[in-house]
Amino acid sequence: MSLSHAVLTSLIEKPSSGYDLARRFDKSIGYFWHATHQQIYRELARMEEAGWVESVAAPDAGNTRKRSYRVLPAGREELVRWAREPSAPMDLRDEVTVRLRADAALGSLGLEDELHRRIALHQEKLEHYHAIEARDFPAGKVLSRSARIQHMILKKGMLFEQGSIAWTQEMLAVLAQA
Amino acid sequence: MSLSHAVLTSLIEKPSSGYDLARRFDKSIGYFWHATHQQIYRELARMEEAGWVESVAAPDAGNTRKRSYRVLPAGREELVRWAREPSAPMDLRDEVTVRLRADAALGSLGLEDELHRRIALHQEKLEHYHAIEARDFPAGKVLSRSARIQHMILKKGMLFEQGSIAWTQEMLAVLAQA
DNA sequence: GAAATTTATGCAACTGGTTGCATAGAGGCG
DNA sequence: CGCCTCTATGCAACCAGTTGCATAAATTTC
Repeated sequence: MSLSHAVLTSLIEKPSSGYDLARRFDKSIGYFWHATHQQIYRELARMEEAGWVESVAAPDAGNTRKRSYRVLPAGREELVRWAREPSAPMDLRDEVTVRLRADAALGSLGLEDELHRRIALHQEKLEHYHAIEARDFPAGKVLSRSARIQHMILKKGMLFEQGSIAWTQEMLAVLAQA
Repeated sequence: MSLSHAVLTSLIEKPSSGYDLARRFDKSIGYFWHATHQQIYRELARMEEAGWVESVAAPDAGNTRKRSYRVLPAGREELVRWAREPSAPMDLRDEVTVRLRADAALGSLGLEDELHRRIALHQEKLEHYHAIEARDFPAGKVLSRSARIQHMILKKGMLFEQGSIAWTQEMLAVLAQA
């Protein structure tokens, strides 16, 4: 929901083509908000229609159809308006909890492998976040307001991964009990 | 995604009508996996079609259309099959992170009130979870395997709310810096 | 120079989730 | 009795997200 505003934010940070946006959504932002290229092209078309963004043939387009998008004043106003709106906290919809509930109801299904796999995935992400932190927010460096906020957003991801690892290990201990 | 299996799990725990399921999804389970009555009725119809569940006029139906659903062997087998499948970890798609990113890009938008509101919501949920814990998993009581798993699932919610409160407070401190 | 891969955009179909509305019996209230 | 609320189910329309496919130029590889 409101993918358009996530795209808008990303575009304000840096004017880009749809393709570049899709790649950025696969990296930094996308760790928190995934979107396919299809969704992004659709949103860009809608926002251009609405006058929130405009596009020009990209400077490095050559003979391709590549277009560069940037945010117009109406888009900026819309983003401000939206950002001040109250919003619902995220939900905890994780499939593995339902699987564990099924295990509790049906008897031991052997979900240990899956939990170990999860731990490895969380650890991988955590290391990736640590690498980003070391690169963009090194200890001791004075950071701008914007950078401090970005750093906190990254920390949220790190806290989540750490918490998931600890919880999953405790869950494994429970499953290991006779 | 795979709401059907969440419903199936809930039905194995206790055969119910669509209405009762919808209410349960508004309580215990629903804190982790929300669903509207529409979704639930649709899933029940599909699963009956597929032979995973069967329904009979509910014992307390009187002259109403109320029907009670229970899981058939095919549904139980399907649930076992599904529970053993690997699955993707949840994503962190929280609107407030995007709003904060917009604040970082656009300048101070005054999101403090929203963050305070969030903290209050998290605290409310946390207290609710604590109440459930005190009622269902009192300290010192010997718990069945199933109860220990349910307890861990509840703890996941508690950890998440605690983490969110701590993080949001730290975020407020960052926003308060000149 | 032909073939494969990467960059870049887009259509069409499908699936899942949400919203608004409709129906209808049960039980309480004045 | 007429009205209201709660229980209980469901249709229809819509919106968001996903998947598969198609196109086409640029770049890399053999």
